[in-house]
Amino acid sequence: MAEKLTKDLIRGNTDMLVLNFLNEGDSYGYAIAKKIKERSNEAYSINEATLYTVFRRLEKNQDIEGYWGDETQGSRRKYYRITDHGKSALKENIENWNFSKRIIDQLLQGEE
Amino acid sequence: MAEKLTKDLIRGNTDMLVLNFLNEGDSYGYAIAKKIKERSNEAYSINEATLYTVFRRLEKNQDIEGYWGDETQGSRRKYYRITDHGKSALKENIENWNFSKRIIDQLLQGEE
DNA sequence: CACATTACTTTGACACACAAAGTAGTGTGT
DNA sequence: ACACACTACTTTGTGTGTCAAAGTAATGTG
Repeated sequence: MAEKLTKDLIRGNTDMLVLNFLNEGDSYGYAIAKKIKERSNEAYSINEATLYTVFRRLEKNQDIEGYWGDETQGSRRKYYRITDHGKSALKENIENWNFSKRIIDQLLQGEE
Repeated sequence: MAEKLTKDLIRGNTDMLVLNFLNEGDSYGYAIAKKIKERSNEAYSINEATLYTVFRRLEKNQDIEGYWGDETQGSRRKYYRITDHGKSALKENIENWNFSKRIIDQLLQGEE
């Protein structure tokens, strides 16, 4: 039985992951989805609907800004860039993630 | 700004945490809730409704078995014991958790 | 010209965590 | 005697995030 990254375990981390990718440079949905799959060694594929939900959530929260690319060929792409607000949100998300990991591991350990 | 263990980050881990406590010995709802709070240094308090939802889910899945304690005083307590099925579920949960941590951290890193 | 691939979007379902409120017994203070 | 705090379990209803499925549309390939 192989280990799994279930949807309940990924929950609450998708925003952080997307922000983290955009922090490396502007990108668009399809590319991010592919990168996530690659960089996780196929362990996790973000669902398209989830990804676009994340974009909408982050955009609403002014963590990212979207703009249409001027593709001369291929399908049109909607790029996103991370804002300063998004950068500090990313930082906070990572801190929360590290904190949560520690607490959960502590609860599993037994010792305080 | 203090770090937080949000409900979305705890999601999917509650079953594992409860199983882990029951693996240390039979216990009941209220006591587990208190222990979780203590052992996390007040960082996380499981909501009562959540806890009883977890019990029902685990019981349905035959990971735990409930029985009424014979309190001669105080409120009646419903104890739970972990089953063999529950023990292997716990093991699996912990493996998934460790795996997920690794994948998410890998996604945050950049390097594969 | 059918099919794969890139690329974005909408709709609806589902599971989990939780807030709020309720029931009920015991212990403590005044 | 009565209010209040605490232990202890339960039910109901709500919100959010993820996802499956399906759709639109353009380009590239055998």
